[in-house]
Amino acid sequence: MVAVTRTPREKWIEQGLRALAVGGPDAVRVEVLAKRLGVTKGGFYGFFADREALLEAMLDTWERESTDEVLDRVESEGGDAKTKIQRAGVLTFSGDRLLPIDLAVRDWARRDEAVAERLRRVDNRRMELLREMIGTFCSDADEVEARSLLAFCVAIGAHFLAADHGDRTRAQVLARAADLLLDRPARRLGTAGGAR
Amino acid sequence: MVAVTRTPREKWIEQGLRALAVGGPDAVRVEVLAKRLGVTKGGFYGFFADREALLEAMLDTWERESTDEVLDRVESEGGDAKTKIQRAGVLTFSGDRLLPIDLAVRDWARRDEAVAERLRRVDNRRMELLREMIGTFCSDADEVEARSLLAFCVAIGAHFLAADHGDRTRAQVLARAADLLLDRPARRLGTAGGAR
DNA sequence: CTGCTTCTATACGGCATCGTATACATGGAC
DNA sequence: GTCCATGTATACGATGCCGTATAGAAGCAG
Repeated sequence: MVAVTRTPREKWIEQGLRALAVGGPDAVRVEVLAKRLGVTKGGFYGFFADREALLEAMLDTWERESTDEVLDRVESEGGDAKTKIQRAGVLTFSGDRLLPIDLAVRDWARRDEAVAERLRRVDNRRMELLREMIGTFCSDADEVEARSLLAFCVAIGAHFLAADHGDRTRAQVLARAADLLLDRPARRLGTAGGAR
Repeated sequence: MVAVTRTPREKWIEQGLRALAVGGPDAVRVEVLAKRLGVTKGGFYGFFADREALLEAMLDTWERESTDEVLDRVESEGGDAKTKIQRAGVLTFSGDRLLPIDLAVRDWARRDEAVAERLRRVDNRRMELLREMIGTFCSDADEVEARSLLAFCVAIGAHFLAADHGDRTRAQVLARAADLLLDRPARRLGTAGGAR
């Protein structure tokens, strides 16, 4: 037993996820990661059979971090439905770490069935939270599902959309959209055109 | 002037877009496209200075096809707001051609500012249509913007989302979501939980 | 100190791809 | 028929990356 692992498995995964976030799976190159870590690829093949194994390990890490860890925190910190949903959104889709990885994985899933399967697991857990929360103020199950899908789509789609909003900021428009989806229909959308 | 161009510029662009749609910009490799076209890369460099020039030309083609051509058809075929929006959606996001290219460009735009700029132009034109159509039944400008963003996000986001919906199909949930966004608020969302 | 384990550096062969150079084919122009 | 333009095939050197092999440093056990 010994030896200070200067570049342990986790470092490779971490750097791999960073590369994935920025340039997609094609940007995850063993020798490039090595250079960024200040070493050569010498040690890499001690931890991973090949590049493919690193990609798997990266996905394992991402899956764990974006479900268990996020959902645990959401539950433990309490609050009402809208608060919890927005906290889940903040934990997952803010910060420079999880968000870009999430987006990269989504694109990746379009061309890799195994990745799509993982994403399905992750997304289903997130949808479950949305349904539960939205179900607290909306009784029509079909509408709960529709609102949940809309909320999820906007959380993702906003980052893939490049449109401007004139005088408004994206954040302002998103806040209004959140009102439409996450406030009680009876109060919020009762009058045509809405009142603010 | 002469010569039957067996593999004209357009063929390279077309095949390039196909590769982009399936595998992202990294999958657009000159020699690979050549093989798919049944030729070698010999003629390629007569049309394009380099690989980069092909990518530019591909984006030019995509930009034109997904704005002018789609919007022309939407306008020329008439209908009410909901119909037009849905037709624009169908023209852009159905079929195997434009949709996967669109999604690939969105991911590409995350890491290439020039691509992001093109996407901004395209998305702004689409948003303009949404605003106009939704404005026909909703008078609050802030709400029009929010509904437009939601509609756009769901059109994109639905393709990046892997969640299931229990007994419902994705199409059913989307239809209900479209009702929420595109029907007059006064009639559609007047009662909590909605009635169907 | 010696030996062992654990990571690291270096060198290698192989493959895919780029962009260039050059010679071959083909079909009108004349 | 000859010439020329336009594509095309082929070959080349350069680069970047993969995965393997092998030897070197570095730290603890004894």
